[in-house]
Amino acid sequence: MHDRSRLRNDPDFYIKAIARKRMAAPIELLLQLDAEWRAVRTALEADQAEMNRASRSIGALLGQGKKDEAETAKQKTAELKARIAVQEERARELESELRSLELSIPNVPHPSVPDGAGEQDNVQVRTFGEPPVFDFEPKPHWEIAEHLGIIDFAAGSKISGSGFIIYKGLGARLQRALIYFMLHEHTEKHGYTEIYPPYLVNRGSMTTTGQLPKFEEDLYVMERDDLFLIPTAEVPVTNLHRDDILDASQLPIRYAAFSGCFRREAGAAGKDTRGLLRVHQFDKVELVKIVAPETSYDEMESLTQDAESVLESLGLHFRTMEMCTAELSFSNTKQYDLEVWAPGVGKYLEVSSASNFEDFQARRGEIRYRPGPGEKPKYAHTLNASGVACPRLMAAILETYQRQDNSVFVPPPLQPFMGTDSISA
RNA sequence: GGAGAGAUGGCAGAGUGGUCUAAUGCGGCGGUCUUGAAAACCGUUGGCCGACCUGUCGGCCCGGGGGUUCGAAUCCCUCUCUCUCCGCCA
Repeated sequence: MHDRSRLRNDPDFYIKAIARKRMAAPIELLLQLDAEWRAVRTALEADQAEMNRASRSIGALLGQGKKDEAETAKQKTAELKARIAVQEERARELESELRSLELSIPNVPHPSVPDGAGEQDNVQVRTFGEPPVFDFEPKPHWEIAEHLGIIDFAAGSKISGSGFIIYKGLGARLQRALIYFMLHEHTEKHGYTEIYPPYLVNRGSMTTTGQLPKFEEDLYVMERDDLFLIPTAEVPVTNLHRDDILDASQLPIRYAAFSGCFRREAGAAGKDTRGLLRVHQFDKVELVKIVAPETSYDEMESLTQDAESVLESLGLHFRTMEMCTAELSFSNTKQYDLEVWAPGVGKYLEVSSASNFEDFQARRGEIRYRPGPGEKPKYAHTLNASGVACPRLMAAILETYQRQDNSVFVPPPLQPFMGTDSISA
C-alpha cells in the first residue's frame, strides 16, 4: 500500500514505476474516487460539527427545564440528520472501494533495480565456489535418494498427492539436521531471535504481507474457519508487530523462524515435477527484519549475506542474482535470489529470495515505530529472506556430494547432527 | 462443545443516556528545589483523517461492525478475543 497523499501529488511517478515492473494499476480511478471521498468528507464533517452543536444546546435547554424549546430544536435537526446519513453511506462505499483498489496496487521498484522484461535480464552480483567436477555422470537427487532409500516419492503421492514428500531414515534426519544447523547459524552467529509460528493464519495477516487479496488461489484455504495455511513463515512473523507502535530502540528487529510452508502452485502444473524441485509442502527457515527506513537497504545486504552464509558453510556453489524489474514480486522494491548449483539436474535452483518491502507491508499492517520521544509514529520497513528452503538445498547437497558408489558425503557442519560423515545404502 | 463473566488511554482503574472536551492513581516527559540524586511540589501526556488563510479549525476513535436517540463509553443486535466452571482431547 502506498502513501495516499504521495499518490495524489505525483501519480505519474507510480504509473511509470509500476510499468517498469511490467504491471499496471488503476491509479486514475483511485484518484477519482479519492477526490469524491474528500469532498463528501468535508461536507459530512461540517454537518457533523453543526449536529454536535445542536445536540449540546438541546442538552442545555433540557437542563434548564425548557422542554418546548428543546422539542422545537429537535424537529430542526431532522433534515441535517438525514443528510448526514446519506453522506455517511456514500463515504463508507467510497472507503471500501478505495481500500480494495489500494490493496491491489503493487509496490514500486527501487531506482537501483535494473530494468528488464524477464529472467534473462536478471543480473549476477556474485558467486561462491565452483561447480564440482565429477569423473562420472552425476545423478539427479531423486535417483540418489531412492537408491539410498531416504526419500519415498511414491508413498507421498499415495498418502497426499503429487508434490508431497516422505523422508525416511537418514533422509528425515538430514532434513532435521539442516533445520537445526540453519537455526543455530542465524540465532547464535547472526543475532536473530528464534520464533516458532502458527501454520494457520487469518485473512488480516495474509493481507498485511500481500498474499491477499490478489493471490488467494495460490493458498490452501480452510473455508470453515476462514484460515489459510502459510506459504512461508514471513506471514505470521511479519504480523507479530501488526498494529504496533514500536520504540526506536527496539529496531532493528531480527527474527529467524522455522516452519512448514504450503503452496498450491496453481499455474505451475507440469513445471519441475520431478523430485524435490517444486513441492506443495516444504520446510524452511525464514529471516524477517523490521527496521528504520534509513537503514533498510544496508539491512538488506546483511540479510542476504546471512542467507548466503548457510550455503557457504555447506560448501555449495551458488550465485546471487539481482532480479530485474519484471521479476520482482507484487510487494517488494528490490530482490536478490540465491541460486544453488545442482550438478545432477544441471541447473541453478532458487533456495532463497531476499526482499525489501520498504513500508508497503507496514502500511497494510500498521507496523510503526516512534523515531524519538514526542515524535510522530512512522511506518517501519520490513524485509525478509529465506535462510534457506530445505528441499532444494537437500537436492543440491545430495547431487554435489554424491560419489560413484552411490553414497553421499555429509558436509562437516551437518556431521554432528547426522552422527555420520556418509550416507550409504 | 455447554454455562457464565468481561474487553475503557503506556499500565491499573472509575464512569450505566447530556460541561465525558473520559475522573483518579501509577508510569513517562519537562520544570522548581538540590553540590548531585531521591523525595516533595508544579506542569504536561495518544492515534487517524480532512479543510484551508500552514497554523489553526473541524471530524472520527472507550475490542471490531451495525442499530436506537436531538445526543451513546453508557441502551440494543452481531462478530472477535480474554477469563472462570463443566465436557472432550495430543
